[in-house]
Amino acid sequence: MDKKIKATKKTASKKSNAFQSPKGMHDIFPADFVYIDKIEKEFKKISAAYGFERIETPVMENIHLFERGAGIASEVVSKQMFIVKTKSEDVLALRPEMTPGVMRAYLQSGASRSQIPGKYFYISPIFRYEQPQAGRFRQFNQAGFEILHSDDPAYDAQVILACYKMLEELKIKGILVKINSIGCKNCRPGYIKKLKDFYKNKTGKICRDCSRRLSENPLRLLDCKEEKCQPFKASAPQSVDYLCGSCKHHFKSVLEFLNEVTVPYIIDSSLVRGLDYYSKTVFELFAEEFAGALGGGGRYDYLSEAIGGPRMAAVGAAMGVERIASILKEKNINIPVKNHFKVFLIYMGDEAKKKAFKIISDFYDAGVAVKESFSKESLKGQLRMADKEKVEYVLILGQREVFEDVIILRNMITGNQENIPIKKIVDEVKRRIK
RNA sequence: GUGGCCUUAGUGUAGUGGCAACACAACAGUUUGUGGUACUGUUAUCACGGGUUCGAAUCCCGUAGGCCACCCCA
Repeated sequence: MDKKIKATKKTASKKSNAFQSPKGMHDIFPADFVYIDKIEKEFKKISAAYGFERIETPVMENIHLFERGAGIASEVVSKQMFIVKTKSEDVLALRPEMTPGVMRAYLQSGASRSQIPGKYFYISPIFRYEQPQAGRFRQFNQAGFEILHSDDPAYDAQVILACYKMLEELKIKGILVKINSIGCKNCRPGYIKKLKDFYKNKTGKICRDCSRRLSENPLRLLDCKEEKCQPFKASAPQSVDYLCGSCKHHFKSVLEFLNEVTVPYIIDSSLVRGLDYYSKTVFELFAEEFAGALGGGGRYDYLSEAIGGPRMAAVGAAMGVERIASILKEKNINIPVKNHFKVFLIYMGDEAKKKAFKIISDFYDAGVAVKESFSKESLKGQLRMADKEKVEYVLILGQREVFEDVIILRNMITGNQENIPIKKIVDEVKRRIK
């Protein structure tokens, strides 16, 4: 038996190169959950305050849901999906974003007929096949809000406000919302045509990427960071100027709501976002402590139709849990770690160990958590462990005590010890730790 | 998908072709059943696989992972 344990230990202590976690996918250990838990807590608090309820959908969906939702041309769908073929030849994809799944669930369940608007939040793993780097992973968690079945601009603003509040509550500095409107079915084509016309006679002067964008995804022309394209970007037509009456009114209204709550925003005419289903409002959230976006979202009034549902307006946003966690970690924010163990039980010898096992169970039944160290046999080793745990009381059970049916109660601060009958020990400890 | 840098004990690092080192952590011990401090000891196929060389952590090639810049975004 001992031999076996030793052998296992040896293997475990050796660095095993047989397996690593898959590229861009990470294990989360207790030390990191300090930050994740903190984020979840704030996120749930804000969700409750603004009336969002939790939803979870399957990690995989039929691949067509994403293709029709986000659009085949979008980066996320065309290049970044993990695809799974089932034995029955169904093709599923690990979700590269939550929104289509949430919309699908809302439609499928019939909630779209009784809960209007549907306000949901989620904290869920997302999968994208990408080249990983800091703050960019193949599996990561998004915390997001969705408001389904309403076209009211107040909800665009509320989603942005909820994201902003969350970052603010977490004491993240320099939060800035970049916002834009990309119009609707009626006015966007007209704008895109204007944009194309503007760039058409400049094909020789713009970078190669932009030439490609001109035909494939003209809105992206405005994101280009190439030096030679900057002058054109500056003078290019801006979507805001070509919005139809109703889009213009909607955008203006969103901004007015944001002004009411003093969310810091700037209008960024180059912000277009990659998913096909966006319409009208699009936005991203930034902070001074992180290079990329901490979150983003927008209105998606055409998604429902695109995936086979009725016409249904909606708006949503998602934030990167790991990105926020990395800021909290970087700042080394003091999150008090409660040492919830106040009592440590030490045993000596096999008889006492059995008895100790039972006593810990009695404490559990009485609602008191008792720490132990079953892998250490020496009194000294166990005491050291107890010290490290910073417990207030240590219970010591040896041969002698088992024989006499008592247990030693040691106060770790004063060093005082007394014998207590085993029958009374639970009550005695409960009384002292109050 | 493109290009660059990196990988040495659990962690952070030294070591530029000749005995793998330091700090912290962990574990064990410093005479019998009493913690914190101190001291001693233990802990590495130098990411993996090949090559060059009398000799490789060190030079070369490949692979994997990490990081960075594109791309894109959370």
